[in-house]
Amino acid sequence: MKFTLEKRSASFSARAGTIQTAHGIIKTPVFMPVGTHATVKALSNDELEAANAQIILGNTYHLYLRPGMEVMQAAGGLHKFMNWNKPILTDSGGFQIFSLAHLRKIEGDVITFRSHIDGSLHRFSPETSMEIQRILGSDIVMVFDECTPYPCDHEYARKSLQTTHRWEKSSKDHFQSRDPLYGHSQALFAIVQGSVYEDLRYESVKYLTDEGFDGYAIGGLAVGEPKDIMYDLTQKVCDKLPEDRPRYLMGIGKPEDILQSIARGVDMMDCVLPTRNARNGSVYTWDGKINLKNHRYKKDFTPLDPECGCYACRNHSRAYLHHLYRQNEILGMRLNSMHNIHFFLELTRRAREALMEDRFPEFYRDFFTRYPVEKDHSKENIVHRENRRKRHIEADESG
RNA sequence: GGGUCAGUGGCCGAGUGGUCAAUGGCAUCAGACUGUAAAUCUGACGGCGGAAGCCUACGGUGGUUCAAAUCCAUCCUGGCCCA
Repeated sequence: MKFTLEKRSASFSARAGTIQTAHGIIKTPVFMPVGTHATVKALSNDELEAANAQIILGNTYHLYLRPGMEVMQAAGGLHKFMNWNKPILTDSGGFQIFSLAHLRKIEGDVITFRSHIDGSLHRFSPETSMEIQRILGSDIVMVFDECTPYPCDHEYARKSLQTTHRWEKSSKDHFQSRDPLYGHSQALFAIVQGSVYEDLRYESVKYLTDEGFDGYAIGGLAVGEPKDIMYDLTQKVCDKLPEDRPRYLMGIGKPEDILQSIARGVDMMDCVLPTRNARNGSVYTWDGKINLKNHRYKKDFTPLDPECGCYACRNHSRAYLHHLYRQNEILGMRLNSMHNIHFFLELTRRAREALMEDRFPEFYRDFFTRYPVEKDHSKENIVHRENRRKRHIEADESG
């Protein structure tokens, strides 16, 4: 893998570059659609390519459980399995340790996990995660980490960071001790943790850059902390990261977060929001998010976004999409997903274009002049997440 | 004509003397969703009021009772059975 820095904004930390991988070049800044189960939900590869997707994500934990490694190995890796011939980045399963916390037990460097599907016991370690990602054959492999929750006191964050660093070192050692399985090279990215604590974040950057990785991710953000903290830490961490390596802000975000992150020096982002919200009836436009299920769209025969060139906008009206959503028709979810993915990719594409043409500040300003930034729901989201978790547990217990 | 069962808020449906403006579900109206246990979750949902509260409501009417969606009488409407 090779990262080339092509352009730097004069007044922002934003930058444009390219990442050469075994499956092609990625132009950054880039948004990466999430395809947890070897599918970007509701979209075919053709549709992803029509939206100009350059790279997609897969998930170690989920693909390990289903379809399982035997299948993946027999298929010849994730690219062949899903017939996606462009770059793939796989998450290490670290996020699932956080989001499925009640099903796990951490003992030293081994995590005992109960499958959320059938309750079966599994043992995970940095080594396991690397082996799985070798079998998946992703172009970019993520180290195994712990994503700290929020709120999280300094002492917990410090201990968690120690563990995470140890795991990252083991990940690297194990990764380097094995060869790729399918004849193409794989890159390994580290993940900066440290919760909301500046000192820990700096310590993490220092440790990981001393160790040396192909790229650096920022993890553990957008887990419920206030927005200003998230933006501030993104800026501070990016400022300390080496210029000649790609930076990946994990799990971010809303359109405004994506642009704010790019402005702070982030090259790569991913988020489930465009696909999940599409299925739940929310779509994004240059004038803000719209909730398609609202009564006001019942007779709105304009496209979602008149400027958008996606299939849904070229062919259908808000009224039609409103109808499909309310009928719970599967096409509605597909069209909304096509649109949202197109929008997120177009946002990063335009940001890159502006950077290359030395007009990023204008682009940034124009975007925020027009796009109404959503209220910060970070506090409620903690409660929501907790409620949902409880419901899942109750559902498990009742059968 | 006789018998019998039933009529509950926009719909379906629980409740069978007070804790009932009345469980649920659907529909409706909003909101949320950030490395996907997510085609999911949350809230509102008779009227007026900021609230305490007041008013109107469980087919109609009239009763019993301190108190009725719930008991009694009668009428109306519908299902089923018998003639």
